[in-house]
Amino acid sequence: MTSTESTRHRRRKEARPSELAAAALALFVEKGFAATRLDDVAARAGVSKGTLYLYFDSKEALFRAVIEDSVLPLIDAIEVKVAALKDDPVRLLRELLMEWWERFGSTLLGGTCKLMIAEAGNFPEVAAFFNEAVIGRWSTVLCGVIESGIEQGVFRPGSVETMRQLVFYPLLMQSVWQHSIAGCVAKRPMPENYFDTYFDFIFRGLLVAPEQEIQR
Amino acid sequence: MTSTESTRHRRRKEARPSELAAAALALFVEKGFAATRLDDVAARAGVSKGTLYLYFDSKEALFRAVIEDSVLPLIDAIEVKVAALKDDPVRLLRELLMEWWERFGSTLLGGTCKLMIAEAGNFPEVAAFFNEAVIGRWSTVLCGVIESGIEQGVFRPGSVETMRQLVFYPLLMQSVWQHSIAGCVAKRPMPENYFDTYFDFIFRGLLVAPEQEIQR
DNA sequence: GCTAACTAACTGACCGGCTAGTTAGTAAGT
DNA sequence: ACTTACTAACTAGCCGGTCAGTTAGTTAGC
Repeated sequence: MTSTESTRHRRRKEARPSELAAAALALFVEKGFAATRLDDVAARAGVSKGTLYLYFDSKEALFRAVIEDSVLPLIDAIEVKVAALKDDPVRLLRELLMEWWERFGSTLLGGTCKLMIAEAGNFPEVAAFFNEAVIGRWSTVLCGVIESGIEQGVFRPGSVETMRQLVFYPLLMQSVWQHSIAGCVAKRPMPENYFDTYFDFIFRGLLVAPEQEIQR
Repeated sequence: MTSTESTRHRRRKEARPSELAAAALALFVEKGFAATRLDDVAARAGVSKGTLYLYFDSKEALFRAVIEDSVLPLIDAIEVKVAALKDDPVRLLRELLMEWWERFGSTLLGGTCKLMIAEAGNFPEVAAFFNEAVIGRWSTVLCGVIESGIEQGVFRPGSVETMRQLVFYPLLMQSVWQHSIAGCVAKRPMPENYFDTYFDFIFRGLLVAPEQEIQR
């Protein structure tokens, strides 16, 4: 037995579920739910399809597990961060959005958004769960920051929900894009100063007095 | 033969392809490519699956046809409009975005974006075509308007491509959203004054002198 | 320490259902 | 009557899910 297949045939009950989930995440994101074969998932995790069924009841259960436990820890981490920086909405919003991008949007996890968008029609219950447990919590965080900015007189008053979308959707769309069509065409990378332009733009929309806040 | 099936068994060579394409569009948008059965497409168009194969060579050919000829006419129409309003970038951009929303984003056609996002990985050539023939042309139109605004000294200078994304992605994401997760949850409708907030926000990001332009 | 009896993680051949694609036949229109 | 749009029954093969059997690892007895 060579070293490269040292894990094959080995009994490793602890590691299997997460390895299978990781393999499934990658393939679901790449191909979508229906087009992903469980044989391929198992093969990518270095086991047989039978083993997969020792840990997951069905393809749909695997899907749920992938969505649930790949994403939830991230949301937990972000909610913690908010508590730390309460008084400075501008800086908090900026750091929150950058953190979302770095830890979620720009990684494989961003693909889960594309995946849910694509499969919501076929898995309404999973979509509802995702909507509540991920999107809802993240939206609440963002809205909270925006609202506190308004209350402090730093942001202009207005529909908080709409402002949340205007602030977040460019980033979300960027992530979704990277995980779909961007892979099929000669891609121009994100412009060097994308985030400068992005933050400049949204803070002009948000701030009461953009000129004095923005340049520092 | 009842009146409701009067078209059944009737020979209507002219009408079939577009009826089949319309049926396919609706089902593809709802279920995705892989999960849509051709029997269902044919049934929805009031014919049998065999008839479908008289007009389309394969499921993938049907997919291509749906994407291609449901979307291209719209882009044509929009490109014409731009020529008419050249001198007023603010009004032109506003009307362009509203028109995109009314004729595309808020209709079934908006679902094609979600569909392409979902299936790009499985149909790279179709995605490349869509990217060039639809996204590319539409982006060029938007970038042209923004650029002319900058040249006229009305919009602030900056990365045109990034500005295009910041302006358009909220609307695009809204459309994608409506065609996926929104259908699975108790949906709050779009806020009454969504577009007021939206235009206010993006023009603050774009304009050199927002205060004097915006209120009229 | 060595082996034998035991446990359970893992395998892969198999089955059944489902659906893309085919074709022999039917009937509408002329 | 002849053409051809259309139908419906069919086939082929793929894939989710199963299970009888295999083998890695563990414990007990000597």
